[in-house]
Amino acid sequence: MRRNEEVAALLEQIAELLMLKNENPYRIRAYTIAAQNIRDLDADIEEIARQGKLDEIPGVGKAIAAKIEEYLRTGKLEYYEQLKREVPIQAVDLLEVPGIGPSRAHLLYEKLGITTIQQLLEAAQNHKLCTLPGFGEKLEQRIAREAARLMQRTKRLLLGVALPVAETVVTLLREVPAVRAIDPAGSLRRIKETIGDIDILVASDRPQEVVDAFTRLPIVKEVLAVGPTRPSILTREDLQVDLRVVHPDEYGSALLYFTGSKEHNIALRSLVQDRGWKLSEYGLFDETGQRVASRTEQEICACLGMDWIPPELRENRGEIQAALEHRLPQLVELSHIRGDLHVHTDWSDGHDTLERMVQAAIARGYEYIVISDHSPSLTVAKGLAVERLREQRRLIDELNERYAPFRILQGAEVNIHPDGSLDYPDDVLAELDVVIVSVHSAFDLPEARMTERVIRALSNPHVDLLGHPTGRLLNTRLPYEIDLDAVLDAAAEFGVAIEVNGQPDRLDLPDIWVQRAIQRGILIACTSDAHSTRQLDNMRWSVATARRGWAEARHVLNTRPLAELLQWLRQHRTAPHAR
DNA sequence: GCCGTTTTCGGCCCGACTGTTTTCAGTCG
Repeated sequence: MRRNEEVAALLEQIAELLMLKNENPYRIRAYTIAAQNIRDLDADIEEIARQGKLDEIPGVGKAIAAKIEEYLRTGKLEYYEQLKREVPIQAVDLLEVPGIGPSRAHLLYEKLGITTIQQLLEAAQNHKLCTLPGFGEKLEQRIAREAARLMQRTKRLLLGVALPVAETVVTLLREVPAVRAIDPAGSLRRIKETIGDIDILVASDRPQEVVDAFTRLPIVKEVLAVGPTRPSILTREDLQVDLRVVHPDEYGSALLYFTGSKEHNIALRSLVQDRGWKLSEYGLFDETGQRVASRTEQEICACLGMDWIPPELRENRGEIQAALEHRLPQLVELSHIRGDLHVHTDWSDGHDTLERMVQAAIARGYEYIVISDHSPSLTVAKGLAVERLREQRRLIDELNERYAPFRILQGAEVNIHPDGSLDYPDDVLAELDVVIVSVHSAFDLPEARMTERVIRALSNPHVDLLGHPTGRLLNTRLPYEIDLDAVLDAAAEFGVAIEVNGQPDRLDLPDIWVQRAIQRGILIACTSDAHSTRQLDNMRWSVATARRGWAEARHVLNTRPLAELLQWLRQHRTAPHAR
């Protein structure tokens, strides 16, 4: 089992504790960077440790290498235990309160013994905070406000909720004459799975007109701030949207800056700095302080001799180096998708009829669709008994005649039992065109058993696709305990494709793992997992997640035309499955 | 704590805002 994640989490905890100690910020950053690099590592950290090559990992020097080595060998790290004795670890929660950083958090627990947000709120309400140096009345009020808001915590927004709101704003504002250019920025533009704030950037030389138009949009429920260039509103859905207006001459540098990620920006500026230049939201400046580029992102990248980096890749996971070497991936696009491989109908828990799903797929320009209703043991979803499955096949045959050349394939989303056996017998699986297997029960098995369970399922030669491999539900349910590296190794061995489920609260397989799957030569299946015609549009989120995992069209099974898909299905089922 | 074809020491991304100050520290994105 890979322990990279475990080590990364440990280093991150150390970074947080050091923050509370108000340590040297660069030392803290060193731990954060080391953690990130270890998390993104392809290789197994234990293997690297065995070879004595820990300090060859970027961001890992002698000191951190020794700590990792100790931890892997003994399962404990004395330095970390020591830190925990010195600093109350619960107090890291305080860092989540806007307005409280390392220094103030340190002061709060040191002077007032505050370690929780609840205590913080009470202290603020009792005017204890303004007794501290550097704290005044306004800060106390702000902290009270923010702490109260955090107590009834608003979860991070799902991409599938935030992006449509942002796009509405963009569409409406684009009509305003003073708006020269407009884009969503931040994690939204990077199409991250969850979004903190909705940030939108506008280029205009008449900012006041833009601000006026923005604060008067029909979707506005409340205007929160009306700065000359930074207004903020609350929509009717209670989502906060922040707008920034910049001069058109600085739009490119501002967009680059406001898109982030923070790690990407730091790495990029570091590179620029190495050349004696400077990069900020106002532009790219040479050694004499002369601005050499700022109007567009492309212009700035060109000045740096690098290719323009799609926002989805801007996470400082090697994209800057790739852009410099002109070897960025040609990312898959929604328009490459030829069909949907995972769709439900009202035969099980879908809302629309099979025929309506077919019509909706045709309306989206697809060549094919895989009907994949649930298997019998998922009774809550009206899973199909074998007889019903065969009945459905007759309907599909009939519809295939009527809608040719569009092709309906019969699949099923087959439950993986806790022991790894499947919910239909092999002869029934053999009748299906596409077999997706998924875990829908016994989520709490220990990691070893869960891993074994899924791998056993994949070893069945009828299985084509593994559905939502981690089982996570964003904001609701953690991924189940599973050794995904071992699962991906098995998928590669058995030639099984892996789903990137496009339901906005799944996005499963997650982006980082998409990249790892591709590196193993595994095919990705972008799917909507639609339970209604409208949800066929979930494909967009699936493709977005695949893009964040560096997927190109050739890595995605359903960018293939029907004939090639059928060929893959045939060939892969007859491939040897000895194990 | 990491890092290095001008460096093994002295840097480490950049600019703005806020509030508490009276020139700046802390925080944020």
